[in-house]
Amino acid sequence: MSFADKPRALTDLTTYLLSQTAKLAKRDLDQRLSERGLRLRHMAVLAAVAEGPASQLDLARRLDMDPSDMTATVDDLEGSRLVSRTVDSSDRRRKLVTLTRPGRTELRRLDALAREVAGALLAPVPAARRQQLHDDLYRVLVAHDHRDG
Amino acid sequence: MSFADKPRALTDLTTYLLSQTAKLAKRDLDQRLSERGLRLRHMAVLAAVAEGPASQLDLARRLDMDPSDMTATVDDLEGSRLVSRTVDSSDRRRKLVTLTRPGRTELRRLDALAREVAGALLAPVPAARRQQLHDDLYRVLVAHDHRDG
DNA sequence: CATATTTCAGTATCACTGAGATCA
DNA sequence: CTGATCTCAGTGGTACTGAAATAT
Repeated sequence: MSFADKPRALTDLTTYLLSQTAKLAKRDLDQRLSERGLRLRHMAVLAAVAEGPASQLDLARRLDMDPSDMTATVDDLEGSRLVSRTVDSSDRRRKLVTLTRPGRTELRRLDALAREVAGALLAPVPAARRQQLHDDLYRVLVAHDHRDG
Repeated sequence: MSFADKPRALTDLTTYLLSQTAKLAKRDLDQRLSERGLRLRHMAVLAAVAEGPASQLDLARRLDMDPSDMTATVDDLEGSRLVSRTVDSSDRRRKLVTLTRPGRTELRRLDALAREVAGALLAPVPAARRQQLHDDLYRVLVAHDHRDG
């Protein structure tokens, strides 16, 4: 079977193409990340704290994750010593999540993996348009953010 | 918070932008489809059988769904009389799924909904580039299909 | 008092596995 | 006997809700 067999009513919808492409990307990347015992959300949190310590709620907002799911994610990362969790002394409700040195090393590995997967997936798109694709998606996300959150 | 707060390590990855955009699209569309008591996979199946009757396995292949999940999906659609399920007389293992007249009407409604959602989501992308975005995603999916299935 | 943050318990959806039943 | 198709039961991951505990 080829993708051309797919119903026009679906392939005419850019949103359907988006969800299918994302599904493939997620499948490919999850496959590779599982070699390292991690999932996409672990990588997302590592990438976020790489820019500086942050509270769990702040991380959840920035990554569009549910705060209640952040707990277990940070638990995992803390368990493998990739981040540390400390009480914020200026507001003791908050737990500051900080990237450890091994965490930074691991993030570099994951980033290389992710770039590999992205490169393979987007290879069919002419190089000149790959940047446009990137910019257009970024534009959509920024606009959506300004609308509701 | 704005999208610009997101970690560069993630926003630099087109695959991350893809998954985030798809997440938004799915959230928006699911919201609208739930008004009609349906989900994305129901719409996908309706769209597929709009091109002619097909066996469940064939539908699963074309829609990149698991065959074991197709059963319940077709159950739902058959329950609301949007499709009918008949045994293929030339191969009695197969169940041919056929779009009913009410099913075709419903699909037209869903398609209008989906176009509305897609239009709103992609509004920030200049019109000239929207078609390119569409084509590029299509290209990625076709290529991926040729690779493994 | 109200609000913010973390945590936990529970629900729903989804993607997938494995096995059984039926038929070619 | 084999292989294909449909079905069902169960698993694990994800997304979300609601509420408790603690602190501002």
